[in-house]
Amino acid sequence: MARPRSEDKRNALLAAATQVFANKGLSAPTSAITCAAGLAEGTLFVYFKGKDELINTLYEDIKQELAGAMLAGYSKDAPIKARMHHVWNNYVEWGVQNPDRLALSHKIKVWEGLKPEVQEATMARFAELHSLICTAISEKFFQDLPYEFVIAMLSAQAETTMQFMRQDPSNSKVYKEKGFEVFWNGLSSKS
Amino acid sequence: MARPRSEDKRNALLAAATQVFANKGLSAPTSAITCAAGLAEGTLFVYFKGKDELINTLYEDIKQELAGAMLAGYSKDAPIKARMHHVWNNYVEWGVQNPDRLALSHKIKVWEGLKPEVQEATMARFAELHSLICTAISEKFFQDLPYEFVIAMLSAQAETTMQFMRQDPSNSKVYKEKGFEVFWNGLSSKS
Amino acid sequence: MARPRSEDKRNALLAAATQVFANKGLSAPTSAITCAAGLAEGTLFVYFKGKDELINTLYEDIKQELAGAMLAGYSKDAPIKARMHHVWNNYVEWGVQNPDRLALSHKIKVWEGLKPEVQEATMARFAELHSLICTAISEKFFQDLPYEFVIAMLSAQAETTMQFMRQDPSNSKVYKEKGFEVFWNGLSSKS
Amino acid sequence: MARPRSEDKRNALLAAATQVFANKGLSAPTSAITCAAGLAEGTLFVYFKGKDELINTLYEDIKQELAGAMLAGYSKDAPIKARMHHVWNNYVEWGVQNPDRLALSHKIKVWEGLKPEVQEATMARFAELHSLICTAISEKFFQDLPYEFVIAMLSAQAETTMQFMRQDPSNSKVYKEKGFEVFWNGLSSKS
DNA sequence: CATGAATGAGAGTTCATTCAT
DNA sequence: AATGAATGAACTCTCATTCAT
Repeated sequence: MARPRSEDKRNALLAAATQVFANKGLSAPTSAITCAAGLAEGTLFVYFKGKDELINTLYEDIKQELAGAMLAGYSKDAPIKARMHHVWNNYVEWGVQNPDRLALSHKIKVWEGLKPEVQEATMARFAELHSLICTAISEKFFQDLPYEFVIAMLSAQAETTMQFMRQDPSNSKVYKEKGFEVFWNGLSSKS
Repeated sequence: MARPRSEDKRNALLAAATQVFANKGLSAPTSAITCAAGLAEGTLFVYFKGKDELINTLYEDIKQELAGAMLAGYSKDAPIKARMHHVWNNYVEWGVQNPDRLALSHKIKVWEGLKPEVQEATMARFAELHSLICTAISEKFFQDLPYEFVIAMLSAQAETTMQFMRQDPSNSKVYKEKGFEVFWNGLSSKS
Repeated sequence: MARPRSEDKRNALLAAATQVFANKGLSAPTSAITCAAGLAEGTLFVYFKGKDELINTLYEDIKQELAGAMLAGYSKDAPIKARMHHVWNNYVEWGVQNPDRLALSHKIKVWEGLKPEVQEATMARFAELHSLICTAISEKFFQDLPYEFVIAMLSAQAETTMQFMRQDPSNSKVYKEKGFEVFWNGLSSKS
Repeated sequence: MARPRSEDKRNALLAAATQVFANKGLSAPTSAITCAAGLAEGTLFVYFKGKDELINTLYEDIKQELAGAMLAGYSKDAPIKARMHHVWNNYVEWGVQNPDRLALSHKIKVWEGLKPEVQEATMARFAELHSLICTAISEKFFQDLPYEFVIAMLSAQAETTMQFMRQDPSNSKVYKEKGFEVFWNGLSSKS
């Protein structure tokens, strides 16, 4: 009974928040978000306990989507390098197609209100990637380094690559390929 | 306004701002900074036009210091790889020794108030590094890639490396060396 | 140096708060107070940490004034009953002349934000009254009852008396005298 | 709007409101009340026009209950003093057994939203007490004072007495008796 | 009737900035 | 120059009330 809580409105708020925060920074007023979502100011607080919870939710949401995107079309049977390349391509393509979400994830990553629990929970979303990299290391494709280090390098290099793909779309494919080579050769054990 | 008298106070403000912003984020009140600097609230506005100018100045300041630190003991006569290694070492060591300034630079980088002119001006500080990388590319040490891309990769990888050096100080040296290898081999043209 | 904090403004805020709270209740907005005081909204927070502190301060202030008023012209040499009568008169006269402060004190007394420490601190202001009543009890003028009970009765009866003095000013004196008699005879041991 | 169906729900709301308001003050949100009553937020407005009406109703309700309690077992044939003593005992016992309702009545008494008509209507509930006191005055048991004054004194003294009975339950009976004596002797004409 | 999502005015409080001292 | 009181716009969040379901 009574009006049910609308998934549409929740999504509208998350979408509006993404846009507003990406453009104006996390200090943008919540009213800018509800306004962009076409809702009343108070409605935000029906769906989220407060601004902080909204931002944390947004971070989880973005990272979850990213984790999903990275594994789209992923085949466990393919050889290691092919799998890695596939993930790399999915990753950077997602980044290029979702500039707002990407930019926002960077802002939230260095935001002081990000809850450690959320930080950790998002890590867990990347279990498949984790396992892929562990295999690459244990099968001597990669040098003997902690997998966290490898993941961090992958991420850092992919983010840099995306940036150039967006800046210079005509060479998008070149950056994508070259970026992967830099990653693969850099970590490779056959130096 | 003429150059203010006390360089000491200006420096105290910059130092206090670094600490406060690094810990509490850029939304920390200016009063927290003047308080940490042992000065009155209004004094900040004698030395800086406003909070935005302070942050922009801080960014320039950090980047300038970093640029200087990277070139300490740099010799133009050494071979390319040695020079690159030297710069790498200086870079990551600076990052490990200046965690606050490092963290703050990340925050300012994604801050919406960072002026493009400042962004560009800091680039200019790295002219020597720029020229080193251009040489490395033209002399075929590195693959044929835009030097901005190479710099960005260097930066991304070095920042990742610093992070692990700080997290796990007992393996600091290992990360430092491995990180450089990853960088060098990744970009290297002899794959 | 700099503008000194003005005792005048602090007093203006306390006076405005008294009037506003007495008329509109403790839920009146702080802006109504600063407006009545002819100051900016933010100024209230220069002088008081928040609304709660303002109200607690106000309570202390009122009770302190009352304690002082009760002892005006008090002589330790007079006989017990005369001293008590003197205090009674001062008490009810203060109440009649300060209806806003009286009304406000009643509101704050049942307010959930009143800090126990403040509650206790105000008690201490009535040390002289306390000692007078203790003497009256120990010298058998009053029945053998806890002095807190006697004070509470005195207060309750005086407050009731004030109410009628204000309602019906032409009989003000009658109520004042009769009220004291009711108090004295009620507690008296020679029943 | 026709009389709503469920008297149970109305009572649940009044009971919940008593508890919530007594503990958190009249500024407690209506949602806290409906929640405590196990009902939906909107339901409160089916039974009461608004928060103000609820509080006014509550006041009437409490006072009505008190008036009833005071007269329980009352006999018009008993002598004046016995009747008065009976009423006094009923009064203070009700107060001790209903601390929430007592506390709440104090809060509403100084509340700015209490409607004068409600204030007056509650007075009428005490007609029997009124008549008892008028008789006591006209038959010279009490001094020649307006009966409103006597009632106010009775109330003030009884409330004070209850407070001590609750604070120090082991001496509950003593306070009850002594309190009555203070009242009776204070007002008595044979001073 | 009962529900609870939706509303939006209004609350207390913060804070960058100004300016009297 | 240095100070810090003064300012008031702007912020996040609350909540009584309405109304679609």
